[in-house]
Amino acid sequence: MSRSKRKITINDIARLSGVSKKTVSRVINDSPKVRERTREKVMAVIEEHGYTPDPQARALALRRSSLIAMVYDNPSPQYVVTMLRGILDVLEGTSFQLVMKPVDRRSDSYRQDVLRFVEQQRIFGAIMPPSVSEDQELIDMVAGAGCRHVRIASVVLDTPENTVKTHDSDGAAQAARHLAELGHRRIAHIRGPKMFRSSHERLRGFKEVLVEYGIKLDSKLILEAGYTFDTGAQRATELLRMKNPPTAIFTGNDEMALGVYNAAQKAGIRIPDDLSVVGFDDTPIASRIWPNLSTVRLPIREMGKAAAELLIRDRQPARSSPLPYVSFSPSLVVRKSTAPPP
Amino acid sequence: MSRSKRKITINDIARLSGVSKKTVSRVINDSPKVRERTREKVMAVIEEHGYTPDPQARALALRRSSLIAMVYDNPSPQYVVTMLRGILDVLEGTSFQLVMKPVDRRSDSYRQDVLRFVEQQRIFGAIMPPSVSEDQELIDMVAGAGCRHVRIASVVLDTPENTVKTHDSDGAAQAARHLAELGHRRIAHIRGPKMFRSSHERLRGFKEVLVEYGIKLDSKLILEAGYTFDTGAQRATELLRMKNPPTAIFTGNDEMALGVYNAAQKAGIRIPDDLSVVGFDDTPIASRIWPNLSTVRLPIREMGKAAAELLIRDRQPARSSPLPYVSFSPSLVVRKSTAPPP
DNA sequence: AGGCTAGGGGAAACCGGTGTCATTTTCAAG
DNA sequence: CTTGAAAATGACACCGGTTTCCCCTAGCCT
Repeated sequence: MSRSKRKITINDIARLSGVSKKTVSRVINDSPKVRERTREKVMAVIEEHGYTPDPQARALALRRSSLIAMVYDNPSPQYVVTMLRGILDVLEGTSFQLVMKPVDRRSDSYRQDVLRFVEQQRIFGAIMPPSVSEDQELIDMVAGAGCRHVRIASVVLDTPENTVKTHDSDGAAQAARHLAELGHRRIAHIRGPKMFRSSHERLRGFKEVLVEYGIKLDSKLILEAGYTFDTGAQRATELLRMKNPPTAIFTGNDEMALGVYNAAQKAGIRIPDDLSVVGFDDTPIASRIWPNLSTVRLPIREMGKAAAELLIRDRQPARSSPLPYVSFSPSLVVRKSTAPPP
Repeated sequence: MSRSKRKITINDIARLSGVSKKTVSRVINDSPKVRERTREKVMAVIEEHGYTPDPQARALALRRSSLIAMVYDNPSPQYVVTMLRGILDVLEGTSFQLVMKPVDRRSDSYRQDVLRFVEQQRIFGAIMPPSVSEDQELIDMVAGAGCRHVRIASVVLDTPENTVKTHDSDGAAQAARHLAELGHRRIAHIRGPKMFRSSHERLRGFKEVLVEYGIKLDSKLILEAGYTFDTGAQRATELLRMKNPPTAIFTGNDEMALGVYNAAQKAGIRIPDDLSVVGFDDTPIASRIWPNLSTVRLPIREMGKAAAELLIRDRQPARSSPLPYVSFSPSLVVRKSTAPPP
């Protein structure tokens, strides 16, 4: 193979196949108005020389780059990397590339910052996992800049389009149902911060199951924490000190479940013998810690795939699958942290 | 602020400040051959309209994009995300963007794949953490394509340039010394796979300390595992079943240390009372698990920063700091998994 | 005062694609 | 064999920068 120093361009292809560069352009863009004979002739030359159009030049002409941005605000590293894999599963082989844009929603300039970024780089599309996906104002700004977007969200947001939904309430319901089936009746829930939609959804699913099993809701058993280890441990300590403590705790994420482990350890309470625990997320720690944590797993990689396909669907030559999914269900992973109540 | 629909270009600036576009180009590129008076005039117009040059156009003209790639093969998500933060700390405010390129070194087409990617996208520079950084052939290919690179590595590699070094052996030495100081004399080491340079470095630091404390090397106490939870647990089980088991185990990473926890748990051996454990990496799990794991922490974010600065140093207007660092030392984090031998 | 040198500045081409619109080809109908 | 309209193709400008090369001007020397 002759790897000459200069990259081969559309002009070379045009010259070599005896057509104008515009026709070559039509061929590589699958324009319908090219005669079959011509197309084949041009394609042959393209194949022969392994030509691929220059993304930069194309970006300039189209006033739109082939960059896809992942805009996120501090989800767990596991989440970020897994979703990234899913996205790249789809982008692989296309000319799209993934650029990372971590943001801090607490900063008040963050929307401006994202907007500048998107305009400056002429980003093709943005993928936004929670909690960025919940910022409707940002979404509007980004869309206004002519940048596509797909949101990952646990609920239907203000505008239902461009969203990959995760049925968080269902996941929570599976967790709660598992505990109820084991015979637990005093089940506590340590929920995440009210500012995250996911925490509402998970709480909702939890409550539904209580109703389903005719368990009376005890508001003292539903505490709010910050989705962190420390706050989780704190709330757990409070729960375990109650005169009539719960026999099971379902937490809004794994991080807080580990806090529960910690509190239980300190209080000399054994898991699962004295206390059952279920988390949410299936982080790697869940299967490393002892006893292995039962938890709810989200198909994050699949969600990333779906998001990417949604984003590029009408740009790239239609892929085989007809993009059937927009909604994903979590699954309960039962491990060793749950048992019948003592 | 007047956000007109059309973006302002170099032509607008040239017209408005009464000079040619080439002169504007000179100004934005800090060319020395512009009279001070002219520069100020042009800068004023640029400021007034908040003009920034279009990255795509510039990329086309320069035949070099402003994309920095992170090429990695499956380090821990924590590692990836933390390094990414460090890199973006530096890239923030520049026109550089970070694109992700996960690879699989076991695939035999992976070098070709990376090369195509780098050529196609005209990547400005690549940052390669271990173990990709250890693939000299890939490095050569990438460099040959006119793409800069910086490697993150635990040792001096074949070519010492463009490398951010981490003193892994020193970290291991700190860990071993801590155990020796506590009085341990039968100290085992579960090392990582021989194919990773880091595992050699860590072993080396470990051995140095044994010599330092006059502890005779017992080859049965040095086992190789796969840097994974399962293999770590396996080796630990073997160690604990010895007729004269070690009183302390230093593992090549945290993941394997968790395996040790698991094995100890199953064998009814208490940490740290019966067995001390030290890991390497300071993953989030280390401070979540019970008892908290003593481990060695790498300044990953700082390393990411250094790598990025190294990469773009002579392109961007010199930043304040004179890039003093190329080598980083880990630090031992003492937690609850270590105690004097029983 | 005239001539020389060097640096500031500009016109035009170029990077590698796409859009517009005119022109040529093709082919069915007359 | 025309004719005409639709289909296919091409010429050329343009996207927004940089590079090449040449000209102009100012300052210095003789």
